[in-house]
Amino acid sequence: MKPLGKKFFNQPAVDLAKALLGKQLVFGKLKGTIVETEAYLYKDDPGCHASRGITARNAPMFGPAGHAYVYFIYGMYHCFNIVSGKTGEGEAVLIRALEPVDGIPLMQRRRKTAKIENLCSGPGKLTQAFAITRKHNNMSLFEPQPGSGTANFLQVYDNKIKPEITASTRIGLSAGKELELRFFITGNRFVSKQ
DNA sequence: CCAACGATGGTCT
DNA sequence: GACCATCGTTGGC
Repeated sequence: MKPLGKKFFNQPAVDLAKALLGKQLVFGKLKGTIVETEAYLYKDDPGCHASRGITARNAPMFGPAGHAYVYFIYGMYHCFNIVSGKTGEGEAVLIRALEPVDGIPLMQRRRKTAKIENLCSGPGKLTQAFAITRKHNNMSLFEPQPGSGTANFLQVYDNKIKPEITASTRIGLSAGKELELRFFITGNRFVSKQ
């Protein structure tokens, strides 16, 4: 399978959130299938970080699609998003859960558990398992950082899967909680919550 | 099984 | 000073 290019990411957040399901997130020797996502929109979405305009934290959301937006939450965890849409709009897709595929022993060490279902079944868990931090904020997923080669290069690989998708409201929000912008592979046991 | 709660620090008002 | 796109633990049944 091949890494997805710039064009794939350049679609509206809802479309990208659905299109990412079944694709594989690859980071060095680590690989996982994306099974749960959430869309954060540039318009009429009070739950979106970008909804009140550009700030130091959310600036990557206003940048080009296919770049990472990584932020620190609850003093402890990181959340990993992929910027979508058109440059300047301010929208992104939160990666909420992966089904572990390769590099499971390393994930188990980082997560301090042997249970496969508990390695990447939540946004804070998968960033721990993959060691994604603010260092990766604003990095491109479709071309390596100038100078650093393929090290630290997060990529999304195509996968010939057309999963059945279930939609629901997003998790953990106080604003915009009624919008059905969470998507997951129907019945998958690695999603954060049915 | 599940609901409640505390940890912990960056960001924004 | 309040809030937060979370998670592991605790204590109930």
